[in-house]
Parts: sequence; C-alpha cells; structure tokens
Amino acid sequence: MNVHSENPSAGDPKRRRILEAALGLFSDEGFHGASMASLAKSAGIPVGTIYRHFAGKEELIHALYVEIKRERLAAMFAGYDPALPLRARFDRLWRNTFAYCLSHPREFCFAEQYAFSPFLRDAGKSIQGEFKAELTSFFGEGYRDGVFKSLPPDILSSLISGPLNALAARAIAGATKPGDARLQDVIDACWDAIAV
Amino acid sequence: MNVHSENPSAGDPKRRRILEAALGLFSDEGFHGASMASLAKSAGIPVGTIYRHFAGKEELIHALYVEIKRERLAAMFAGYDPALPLRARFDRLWRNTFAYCLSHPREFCFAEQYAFSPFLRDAGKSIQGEFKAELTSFFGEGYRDGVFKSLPPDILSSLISGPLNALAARAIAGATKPGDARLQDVIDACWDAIAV
Amino acid sequence: MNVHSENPSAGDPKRRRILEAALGLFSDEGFHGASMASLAKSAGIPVGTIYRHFAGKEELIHALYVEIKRERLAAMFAGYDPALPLRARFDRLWRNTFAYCLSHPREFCFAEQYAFSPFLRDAGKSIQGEFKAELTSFFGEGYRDGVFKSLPPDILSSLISGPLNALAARAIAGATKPGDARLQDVIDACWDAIAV
Amino acid sequence: MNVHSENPSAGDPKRRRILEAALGLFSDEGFHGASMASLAKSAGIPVGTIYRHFAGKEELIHALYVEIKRERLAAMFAGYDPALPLRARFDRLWRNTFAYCLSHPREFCFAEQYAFSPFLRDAGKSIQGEFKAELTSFFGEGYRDGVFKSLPPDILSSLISGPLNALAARAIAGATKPGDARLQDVIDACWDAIAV
DNA sequence: TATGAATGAGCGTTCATTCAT
DNA sequence: GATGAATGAACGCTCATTCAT
Repeated sequence: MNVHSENPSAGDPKRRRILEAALGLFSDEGFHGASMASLAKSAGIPVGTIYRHFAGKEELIHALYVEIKRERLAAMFAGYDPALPLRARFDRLWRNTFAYCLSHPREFCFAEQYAFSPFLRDAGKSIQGEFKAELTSFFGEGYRDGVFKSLPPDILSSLISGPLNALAARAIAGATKPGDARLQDVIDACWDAIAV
Repeated sequence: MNVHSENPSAGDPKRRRILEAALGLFSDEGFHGASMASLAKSAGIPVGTIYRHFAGKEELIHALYVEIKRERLAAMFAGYDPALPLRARFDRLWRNTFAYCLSHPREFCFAEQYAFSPFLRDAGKSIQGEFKAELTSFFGEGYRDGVFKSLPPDILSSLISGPLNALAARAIAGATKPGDARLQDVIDACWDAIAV
Repeated sequence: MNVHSENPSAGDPKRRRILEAALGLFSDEGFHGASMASLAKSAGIPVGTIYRHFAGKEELIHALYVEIKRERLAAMFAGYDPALPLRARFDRLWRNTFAYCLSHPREFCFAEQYAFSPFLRDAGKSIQGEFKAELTSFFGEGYRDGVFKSLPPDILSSLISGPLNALAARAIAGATKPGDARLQDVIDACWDAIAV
Repeated sequence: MNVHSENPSAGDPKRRRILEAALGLFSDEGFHGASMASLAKSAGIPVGTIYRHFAGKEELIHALYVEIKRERLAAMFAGYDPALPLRARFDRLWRNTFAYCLSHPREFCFAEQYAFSPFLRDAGKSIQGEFKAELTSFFGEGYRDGVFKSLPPDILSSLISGPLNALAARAIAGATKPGDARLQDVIDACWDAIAV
C-alpha cells in the first residue's frame, strides 16, 4: 500500500485533495472561472504543489475526467449480474447510471462541460477498460436474440445515454427529480427506443 | 434601430457581423479562447464599437445564443403543416432539426458549449415564441389521441432531443453521418420511445 | 512629423520612456534581474502598455540593442571627414567610439551583456546601414595604399575593437580613465596592430 | 575534503560532477536558463546535495568561474620556459591561451557571460596565484629591455586579451578558425601593438 | 549525512473594458 | 456617434531554497 495501490489516485492524498477541489470549482465556475490559485486555496495546498502532481491545468482537467469516467463506469456496473435477463440488466445499468448522475451532480456537470469544451477536442475517448467486454456482450446478446433493433451499437448508445443525460441535467438543474414510478416509465421508454 | 424590423438583429449589419464573427470564433476556440480584440478583428470592426451593440462579452454570448435558438426553432418548423398526421409531423420536426444541426455545425457547437457552461447558469430558457403554441398543440394531440405515453412533455422532449443532439454531435465530430435509410430507423426509434 | 520621423523611436515618447527605463534597469540588473513590472514602474507606465509597443521582453531587448548599435555607429562617425588622411580618420573613429562608450556606460554595459547572452544567439548582426560603405572604403584605402596588414577586415576590426572595448570596460568599472596623453598612446598601439 | 590535494575541487567527485553539469548548462542556456533542478538532473545528483557543496546558485557560478580562470591560466603557461626569449614566450602564451579557448568553447562562453553579467559585479578579480610572479616578471623584462611600450601592464594586457577574446569568440561562433599562417600574423599584430 | 517533495513569491503575458479624442 | 490606445488585475506557471525524513 505504501508503494502502489490499485487505484492510482487513491495512493496520494494530496492528489485526491487537488482533484476534489478541482471538481468543486470547475463544476461551479467552469474551467476558466477557476484559477489555479483559487484551486490551490480551496485544496489548502500551495500553488506550486499542484504542479508536482499535474503537468499543468489542462492535464489536471484531463486527469479529473478520466477519474470520473472510471468512477461512473464502475457505478454503472454495480451489482451487474450477467446471468440476469437482458431487460433486467438494462434496467440495472440505466438506474445505476442515473442514480450516479443525481448523486454526483458535480461529476456530472464537470463531465458535460468537458465533453463540449472546444479546447479539449481530443481526450482518449473510450476508457471503458474492464467493462468494455461486458458491454459488448450485452449488446451482442440483444442483437443475437433479435431483441435490439438492427442499429449500430453507438446509435443504440445514443438512444440510451441521450435521454439519460438530458434528464439528469434537468433533474440537477432544479426540475423535480422523477419519482420511482415515473423513472420506470422513462426506462421503459428508452427500452422501447432500442427494442424491436 | 430607427426602423422596426421583425428580426431585431436584421436591422443592423454591424451587429450581424459581430455575431457572425463571434459564432466562428467561439465555436472554434470556446468563449474564453476568443478575445474581444480578436473578435473585433475578425468582424472587421473596432473593439469599442462592439460595446455600442452589446453591454459586454457575456451579453454578446447570450444574444448569440438567443439568435441561434430562434433560428434553430424556425428551421425546425420549416414546412410544418398542422394538417398532416401526427407521425408525419414528428418526422418533419425531427428531420428538420437534425438537418439544421448538421448544416450549421458552428451553431450546434456553440449551443452545446453554452448549454453546459456553468458561468452562464441563467439564460432565459424558453424563447419558443411563436412556435410555443404549435408545440403545445403537437404534444396535446398526441396525449389526447392516446398516441404518446403519459409522460410530461419535457420528458418526451428529452427522449427526442437527447438522441438527436447526441447523434448530431457524433456526426459533426467526424463519425460518418447516417444515410437516409439509417436516419429513418433512428427517427422510428425516437418515435418508439415516446409512443404508446 | 505627426506620422513618420526619420528615427522610428523618436516619434513615440512612450516608447522612448520604456527604452530609457529598460536601459537603466537592464544595465544595472541584467536582463533577468529586471522584471517587466519593475520596468513599467521605472518608466512610469502600466505594464500592459509596454506590450502595445513591444511584442514581449525579448523583442524589447532586441529593439534596445538595435537602437544603441545605431547610436553608437552614428557617434563613431561624428565629424568623420573622408578627405582626411587615413591615420587622422582612424584616430577620429577610435576616439569617437571610445568617448561614446565612456559617456554612455549604460549603453556600453547593455551592449556587452547582449553580445554574450546565450539566449539571444542570433540578432541581425550587421546593422551598419549608411556607414557600411564608409567603413568598407576606409579599409579598402588602407589595403590599397599598403598601410594595413594583409589580414581580413574582420580580423583588423577585432584588433581595434577588442582593446577598445576592454579598455572601456575597465574605465567604466572604475579603473581611472586614461588621460589624454595616455589615450593617444593606446590609439597608436592599436594602429601599430593593424598597420604594416 | 579530508585529504589535501593541490586542486581543492579534485578531492570531491560530486563537486566535479556538479561543476561539469553547470558548465554545460550555463554555457548553453545562460545562468537563468538553467534551473538548479535541471542542473541536479544533468549531474545525476539530488538537488539538496548541491547545497551541501555550494551555498547557492550564485556561489556555484562564482566557484565555476574561479575554476575555469585557474584552468585557463594553467593552460596559458603550459610549457612556458622563462629562459626563452621574450618574443618566443609571448607567442607561447598567446597560442596557449587561444588554443585553450578554442578547445574549451563551453568554458570560454561561460567566462564571457560571467564577465559581463551585471548581477555578479564583484568577483575577486585576480586569482592569478602562482603565475602572477611569472607574469610580472614577463612584463618587467619587456619594460626593462625597452621592448614594450611605456604603458601600464593592464593596458598592455587589454591590447593582447582584447583581440584574442574577440577572435576566439568569432571562431567559436562559427566563423572559420584561422589557419596556422594566419594565426601567426595575428600574434604578430598583437605584438606590434605592445612592442615599441 | 543525504535527500527530494514542498513551497510561494514572483515571473511574463493577456484581455475585458474604458474614455479621451 | 465612433474609435482604438490605454489600463492593471488576474492569469498559468517556475524555481531557488528549505527541512522533515
């Protein structure tokens, strides 16, 4: 533990503090609204120290994004059981993701900003890592069993994540979050979009 | 300003030049990447003059957003015929909007940036204006005829605009734009999401 | 006069103030010891204003060098009469230059610094301009009349400017400046170096 | 440090490594362009360790200068034979020094930088040490035998070192180095400068 | 003794906005 | 009204030095 831990950022509490402060500031003020100085202050750390952990502001932003993406993906697959029926798994994935967004509004806001930031138009897209196979198999099953429409997986993804993100954004922005009954209706609607 | 025109910005060519230049610069470099000076230069207009048309950078951004929102809405309803069947109208609205996004990538990028910019977290949301009634009537019909799911209109909207924006973003970012057959499939999928 | 003057820097008093302040600070503290902020303060001008006249610190340094080089060259040729005997002209050039150095210690120090600064290893070398021809003709005469040694002009130059600069540096650094009699001896010595 | 060696820096290999790295970095990037950290890295030594050998950056620079000055002086007197005629000894000294400069361009560049750096305007000048007597005797002979002009030794020195340094700088900067015949001409010219 | 992560003052530069012309 | 030079606070980042280990 004193040398390596499985999560690269868990091993360094300073790094965590910086990322935590960055998350709060960036989601509140945007990348440009939060200065390195304010970030340092918020993290209770001198400016120079940030640069021992990140090459610069941009790298810090990327690192935070990677972190969040990873976390979100992990949350998405919490309690995921490949043995369950496809529909049950779909519900699980959708609910998990939506719950993550609502319970992590700062992460959500940051990630949306990041996705549409024109000065960051690159970013290693797919860091799906260990879950990539799971996802592939999920879609594969759906196609094979004739449950999913014959559309490419990235279009199916858009049909799911599009509404999910839009609704999460609304809920976070202040619109009342959907109750349990309503939520299931929305999930059903998304299923209808991708199902034959 | 001494004449009344229906479109408040059409009356002033300078204002147009500024907004046009702002659109290009903002979509390329982001709000912060484009300085007022560069904007002035790109518009071929002195810096000071911009401030005679807009109170400041932020107002300029808001004004540009309003402009684009209006334009997008107008494009959405191009050729819209209330007499057509609901499904035909749905297709029309979807296709119109998607076509607008693809043919106006700068406007699309700018609007996405704007939507997720935390330092602009206010912005008079609904400027649907003349089309508001049309939209209300569209959804009203769907509910009344038992064609649409019993979900609030803003959720139905999310079920439509979510995928549409996600797909437009992909198409603009470089993924091959969907062909005509594929496009209809996607529209059908969106319809499935909102239809009973 | 309100648009152009023959000396590009004379036309702009702000530019002059900046260059003047830069000369003082750079010669005292070196290029790195003098910050743009201190320079601005010393010039009685806000920092930002400096950047309206010079692209950056480096350009300012180059501009100052060019200025000084020009001035030094002009001083060198003050009262130069091509009709005088070669030896008389040699004396004139030497004395003029030496006098300029002693009466402009800041310019001298700055120029020496500049010449040996490793981060400025380029600089348009020969900005001799109008005097180039005069100099060429001076050396040409010396060669033609068999007065000068058969060494390339840049070596002859080194034989003259080397001691001149070394002595100027000494004099400025505090060693007592040579009296008139002594000065003539030194000039004679330099002449002996280049003369057959 | 626990043993006495004639050269104080030879006793400590770490110190040597630091000075060697400093020489390379300083001559390439200047005093300010090379950070203590880069210096440590280049020397393969931890930063903190440098401060165990030198009080700070400035002292390190001074120490390096002293080292080089000593080395140059030693090189100057290599094979010097007091029994040889004055002129032969002059040639030897001149050639030795010039050869040292050309074969040690980093040392030469560093020393030139140092000499004109205004933030180092102190530096114990004359560390001629063991060779001081030799030099004094050299000049003394020249005066006594009526071979040298009646000018103070520091002026004679300037008449020699001025051209020598100027030519070395040229040669190192890229101008073709003088061939053997040419070199003797230059030495003769310097001799003419100081000789009656 | 030896280390190298931590520090924070200070750097060069930018740019939204103002206001004298 | 129209202009664009002037402004100075604020930015991201560096680095000589220290000191806990």
